[in-house]
Amino acid sequence: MSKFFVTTAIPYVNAKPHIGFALELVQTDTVARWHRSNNNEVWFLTGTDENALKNVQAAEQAGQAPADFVTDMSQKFKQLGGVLNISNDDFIRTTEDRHVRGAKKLWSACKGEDIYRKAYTGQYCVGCEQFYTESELVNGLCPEHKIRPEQVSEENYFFKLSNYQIKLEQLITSGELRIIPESRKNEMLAFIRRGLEDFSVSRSVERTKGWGVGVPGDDSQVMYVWFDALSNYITALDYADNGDRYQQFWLNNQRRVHVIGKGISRFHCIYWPAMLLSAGVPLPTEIFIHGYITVEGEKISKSLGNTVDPVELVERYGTDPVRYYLLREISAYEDGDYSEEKFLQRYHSDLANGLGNTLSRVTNMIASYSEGRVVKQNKVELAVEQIAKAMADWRFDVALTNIMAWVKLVDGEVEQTKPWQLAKESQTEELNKLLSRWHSILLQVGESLAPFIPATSQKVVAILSAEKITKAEPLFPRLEIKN
RNA sequence: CGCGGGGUGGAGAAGUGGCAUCUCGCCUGGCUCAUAACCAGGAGAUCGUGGGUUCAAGUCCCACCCCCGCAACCA
Repeated sequence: MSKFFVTTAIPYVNAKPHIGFALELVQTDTVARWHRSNNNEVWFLTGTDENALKNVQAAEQAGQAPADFVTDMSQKFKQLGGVLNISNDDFIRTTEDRHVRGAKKLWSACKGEDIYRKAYTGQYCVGCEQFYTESELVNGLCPEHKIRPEQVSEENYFFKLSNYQIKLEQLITSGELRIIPESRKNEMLAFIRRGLEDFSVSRSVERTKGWGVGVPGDDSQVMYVWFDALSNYITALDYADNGDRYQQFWLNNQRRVHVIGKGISRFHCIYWPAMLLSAGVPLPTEIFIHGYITVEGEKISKSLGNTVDPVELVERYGTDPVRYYLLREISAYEDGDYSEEKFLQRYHSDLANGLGNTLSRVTNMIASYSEGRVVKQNKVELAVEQIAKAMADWRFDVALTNIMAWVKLVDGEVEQTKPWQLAKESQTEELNKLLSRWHSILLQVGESLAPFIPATSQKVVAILSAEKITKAEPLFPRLEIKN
């Protein structure tokens, strides 16, 4: 029995979750369930990043104290997990004590020479209360407030990323730190080879209004939010106290896996491993990077107002259809698109007319031609190794295509063998043989779907395992197409 | 000379050297067990453009055109 530790990124909670994070949750959940069903000991972690300065700003706008604000928002992310039937074992909030202590421990564990003080000078917009890089400015003006930012200088701590350039390149090239897909790996290597600059890892207490994790031994500074946020992956395992879980799932484990979105790959593939190297802590072994979801072909943005609320989506269509869409329609390696039209198409062709209808027709035939009983035959051998291969490659879409092909197989065979005629002609033996065969295939379809659409999987298995099989009610009723 | 991704039948996608695949739509036929579902056949693609390598290229190489992201302290 091998172990498998898997995490999602922890989103910052300045707004309620959108469909992009739902994708990440569902993908990670599917991988976690897949490994559990293969008898691995799995620990699946998700949570929320609550120390960002942006949260303080969002709280002010909402007229709430930061602590209350992040608690409310964090709740929304937790609820999303419930709504999507996510099987996480733990949920960490970076305002928790175990995290704060762990983040400080990690900071202190870093080599002394790697964290140093330096004056940081940047373009600071008073309106936004944040620094901008030259490239972010539009004609030298803040893109938000259209005013010229002030040149501000303050002392911060910096992390000596340049110390780890060669080591990081070697780790990624050798595959010791595996980055999936290949294209992202190349992107990271190209970035490293261009030369790594040190980055600041703290902010002044004044600017953050005291929000955040304090820098050990320096009351005037709090940690830069990324330094603290990244450490959640080990602080949740009780790194602070060197707990059992940390020993079991981080130190003595071959699979330490992060699932993230493409926008934050640099932090996870470069900053985070460098921090761990400095602190003498083992690195993650794999980082899987998914793409972004566009909506009707457009980038999701609040100003466009095209955000899709995953909770609403589930309320309208149900958990499993949403999970199915995210896993089947969105290519795991690249950007994918969500649109109502595509959703309905996928729903009808694969779930209603495919799986649901086929289950109805087969169960109905078993009920009416053989009184609900299936003469047990040998299990039909299906090519399950293709699914295993797809899952090893993180190709959820391919895995599901393979499973759904079995449903099509049954439909084709029913058509060809015309069981309703066999029934009229009382060819019971032939009929029973066929019914048993289809029963076996659909049962395996049901079982195979467990990591992807768990509730549906359970239903299918239950229906087919009944003492006396009755005609299945539509699993996925056809939906009104509204125009 | 910044980096990366993409350009495949009407639409959306799969496909990294060997008869161009799937879903939707369209046409014709079949079936009646099933959720107006299912099955078979068909029309429809110069696989962005131009070169090259090869017995063989959507797939490898070169050049170019178009679209989309990213460009360090920002999910």
